[in-house]
Amino acid sequence: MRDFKHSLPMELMRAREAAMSRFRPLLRDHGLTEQQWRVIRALVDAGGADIGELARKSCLLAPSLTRILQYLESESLIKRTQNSADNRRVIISLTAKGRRLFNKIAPRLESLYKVIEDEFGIQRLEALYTLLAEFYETLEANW
Amino acid sequence: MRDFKHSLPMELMRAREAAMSRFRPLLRDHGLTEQQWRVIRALVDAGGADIGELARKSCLLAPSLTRILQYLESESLIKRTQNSADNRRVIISLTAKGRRLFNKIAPRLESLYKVIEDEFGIQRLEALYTLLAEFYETLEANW
DNA sequence: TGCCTTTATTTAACATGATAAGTATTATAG
DNA sequence: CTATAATACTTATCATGTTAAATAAAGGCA
Repeated sequence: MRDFKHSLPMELMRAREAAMSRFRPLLRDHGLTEQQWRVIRALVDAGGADIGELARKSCLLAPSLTRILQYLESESLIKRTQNSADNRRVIISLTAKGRRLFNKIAPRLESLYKVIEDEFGIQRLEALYTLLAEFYETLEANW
Repeated sequence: MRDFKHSLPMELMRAREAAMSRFRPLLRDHGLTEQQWRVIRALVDAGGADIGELARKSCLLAPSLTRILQYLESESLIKRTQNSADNRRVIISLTAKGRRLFNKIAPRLESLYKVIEDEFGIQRLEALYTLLAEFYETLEANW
């Protein structure tokens, strides 16, 4: 059997954790978990989305997203709008407070990201992005 | 700001999930979560380890590992031995039952892994491994 | 020896991950 | 139309992730 070290899911996880451990403290200082941040960022990107779309964009399972949205709404960071055409759907969007929080955090995260870019090199980082995207596409396509 | 799609932690997560979604059903059929499997696999690799070592090898935080070991012990898949030289340390090792379970699952997981190898190509997979390891090393070193 | 610090592990508390089941609404076949 | 299936979310349950604090044993030092 392959060496235990040579386990792809583990390597992906370790790399991710190495990066997240640099971002997480900043988010925590603003009272956010990484998942809550993913939702906020997806909403900035989409400018309003139903929950299914939001789940895909933020890579969260629907039950997790349900709980996260309950919290974010209780903090007045997001708001819900009923879709008149389909009453099953709920449209989520950021409040002004949510947008302000995003604007406060985003540039600082970007700075941390640039440090990683400098350390690892943009070329190699791009190569990594490409391989990851190809890997994902390959596995999704053949499934 | 960078496109939301271009978030490294997200890409790492998506790639990992694409792979895990192929392995998870098999583990589930044998009543194991992926984390429980990581512990068992780390024990096969190490042949007995204290909890700190096990946490590093299986990429689990100590509190998670504590709970997982309680479950695995209740299922008689692992056993604890006190370290006489240091009574704080507990040595964990697989039981015969644990080893049998590993031997049953490992080859089937290996088959699933080979499918991915064929789909994505060994060269590209090796390139991905290399980049991931370098990325991890770079970020750990400069921290 | 007695006190203090460090190390190994567990416990606690809250958030999320994963699967299955429930609820409400919309689409569709007959 | 109406029974039925599909869709969009939510709830429930159990396992893990994350951080802080507690516990207990080992080490270092006056």
